[in-house]
Amino acid sequence: MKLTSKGRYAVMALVDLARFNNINPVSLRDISLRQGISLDYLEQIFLKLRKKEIVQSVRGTQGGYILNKKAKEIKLINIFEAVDEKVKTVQCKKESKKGCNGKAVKCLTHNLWDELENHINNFFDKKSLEDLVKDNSERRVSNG
Amino acid sequence: MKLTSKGRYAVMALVDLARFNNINPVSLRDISLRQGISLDYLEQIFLKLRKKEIVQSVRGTQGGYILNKKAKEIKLINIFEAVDEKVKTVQCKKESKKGCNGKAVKCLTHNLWDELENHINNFFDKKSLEDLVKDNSERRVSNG
DNA sequence: TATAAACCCGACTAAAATAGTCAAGTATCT
DNA sequence: AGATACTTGACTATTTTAGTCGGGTTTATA
Repeated sequence: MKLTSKGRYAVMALVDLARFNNINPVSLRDISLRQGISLDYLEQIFLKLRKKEIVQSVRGTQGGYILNKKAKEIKLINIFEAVDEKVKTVQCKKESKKGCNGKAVKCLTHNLWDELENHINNFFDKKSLEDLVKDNSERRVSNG
Repeated sequence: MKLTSKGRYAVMALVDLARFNNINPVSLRDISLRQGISLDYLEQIFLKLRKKEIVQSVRGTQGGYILNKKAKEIKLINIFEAVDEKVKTVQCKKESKKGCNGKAVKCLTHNLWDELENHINNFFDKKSLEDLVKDNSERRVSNG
């Protein structure tokens, strides 16, 4: 059970963006350098973030990206969904009338995995980008 | 972020085993048939479960596996650990004095992933095999 | 108006992980 | 003796991941 780089990078990049989100857009090149993430990969990620209206792009020289909503309103779950980082605990489709593995009944542990999914998504639902930025600046202060 | 089959199968198989865990050992063949899991794969999984002393094996005809502890005492976290289904949210080693990605400081989101890991492991810590067996038999009754 | 910075986008690919399979055992019951 | 069932290591196809690459388009500015 592991978090993929895509999801991690998306969050890292957005925290970075949120911190420098003044009037000027932030270029992916800067984020790439600061966070040590491949520029090409970042572009793929931001394409998705833009399509889900989490960020806005500014083209041309001096261009870059800006947040499209307030940091408070951007939850982790939105970010993960945007980059297709879903929490998947079961193979079987929830919608299907049939049970798991094509059997007539739900597998013995179906409810468990549903619970787990909810448990994790609940965490993602509560955390906002603002929380992360705050947490980070507080830590910086307290660490000297 | 997804749960692998190995972890899922391990839990499914153990719930199955716990339900039929009377005096007689349960053969992997039976579990394989009931749960629709490849016998060869089950053998791999039970090898690990046995090494971690979650189950005990009985060789020969009429052999199989039995639980090595009370269902109440077997937590999900033990099962997952046994089959190497770890929760991994960060690439960076926790032990290293250095920060993430070889940088001098922790990445902006390091604490977040730690929190997430704890959140998930907390769930696994609380659930026991007994809980799952109970939950299942209750559901069967209420569903008719 | 040329140039460079930066976003836009699809296609490709190497490496790793996953989810098994296969083969050749050993132990035990009947 | 034969069947059942655990034991173990090696192998492999498939899928996913984590990118790379190449060619665009847009826009500020010198």
